[in-house]
Amino acid sequence: MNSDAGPDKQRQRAPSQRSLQTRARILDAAERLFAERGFDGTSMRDIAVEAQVQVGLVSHHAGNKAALFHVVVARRADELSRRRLEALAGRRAVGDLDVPAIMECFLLPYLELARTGGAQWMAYARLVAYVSADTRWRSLAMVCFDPVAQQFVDEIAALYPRVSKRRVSAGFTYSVAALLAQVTSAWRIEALGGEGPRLRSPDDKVLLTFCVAGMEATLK
Amino acid sequence: MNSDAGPDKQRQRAPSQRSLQTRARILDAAERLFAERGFDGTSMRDIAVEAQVQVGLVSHHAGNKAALFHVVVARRADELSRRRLEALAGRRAVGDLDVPAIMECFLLPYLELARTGGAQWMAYARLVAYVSADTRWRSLAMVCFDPVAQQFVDEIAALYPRVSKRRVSAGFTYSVAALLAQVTSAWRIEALGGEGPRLRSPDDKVLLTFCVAGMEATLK
DNA sequence: GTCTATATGTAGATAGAC
DNA sequence: GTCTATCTACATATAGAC
Repeated sequence: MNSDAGPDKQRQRAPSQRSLQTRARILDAAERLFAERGFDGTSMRDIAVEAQVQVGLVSHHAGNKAALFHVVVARRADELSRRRLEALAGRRAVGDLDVPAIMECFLLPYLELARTGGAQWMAYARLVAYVSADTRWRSLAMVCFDPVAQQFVDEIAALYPRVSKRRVSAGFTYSVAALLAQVTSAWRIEALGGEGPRLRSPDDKVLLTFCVAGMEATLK
Repeated sequence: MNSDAGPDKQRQRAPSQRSLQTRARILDAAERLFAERGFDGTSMRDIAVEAQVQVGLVSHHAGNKAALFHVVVARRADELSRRRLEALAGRRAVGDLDVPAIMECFLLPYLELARTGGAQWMAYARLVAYVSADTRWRSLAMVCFDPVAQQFVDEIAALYPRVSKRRVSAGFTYSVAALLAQVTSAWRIEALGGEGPRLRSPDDKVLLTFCVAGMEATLK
């Protein structure tokens, strides 16, 4: 009967460790499936099965499907934004904020997470690609990605005050697309590249070279 | 009243003008909706409503949903491939096949169609983005897009025999991603670009500059 | 919090009348 | 070829027992 022994429990509180684990399992499962099959290709039942919980629990913990998608996308976007802005602040402190440095601060954090952060960070590129391609998620993209992107665009634009900011914005958007392609279309790079898998410098460096050169040419 | 006057009609033949129109309307409607909402976000019923035909007719003319998607994607891919290869052949005939020229032959045909070919050609970029992001359509992408892409990669690789083909393939894949972003993320370029919509040179030229410079840097 | 059961709607595909 | 009607399966969401 809800004995009040122990620390005072407020009503509605005490998420309980099990509850938190369930919620985490649901979020992780949803993330995997959304990244793999997109929003419409994933059912709440799929998520429940993947998370090994009952169907009703998904609704209970997440509210509804759209809210779940939102949480899944935002969770990693926040972490990624934090790292990017930290990198930028670090470089600014040292004082060398040229275009290559700024592009590195944006591109490298994700590339590193995709390489060493586990399968979910790699799959996240696909999730972002879904969000970017679908007009219905535009507002979600604007909330999750654009504020940080704007800071980077502004940073570069400040270095080139005589260049139209729209050119900077274009070059930056192309770079983001290339970054996503690096992960989501790795199979295609390999397929078109033929022959040997050996590549002197790691692929990440190739991407950086491409984006920096493209951006610098765009600024001329 | 379908009088049989005219050329001999074989059994099973004679698609009849009305039938052809119906089929075309279904394909067009499917194309619009697939591009807008993706494969899973579009139902056969949605397509029937958009095409202003009965639900059963969609199945009748298209077979099933996946086959319909396949046809929709391949239809424009073929047309686009034709134009790209024509452009390449034209340049080869003149004899100036450097990297900028090759990239132009790949990028410009679609940019021109997106600008002047009607709303459906613009929407096609979104459709291709869907296909590229979704692993389930990988084989479709390989059939529709990769053969021509391979020719372009080979063309560039032939100019730089000492450069790993995988670098060429990477630069090319980034360029394709940037091309798609030019169309599907135009809103973002504008949002991040702020201020005035005036841009001295058309956006298409910016994209070309970006991709050519990126590719050339990748080849060094 | 968790689970069972179910309400309500829609999915893709097809059978058969015209 | 076209259209109506329907089959079967699965969707999201919720109500109520434990």
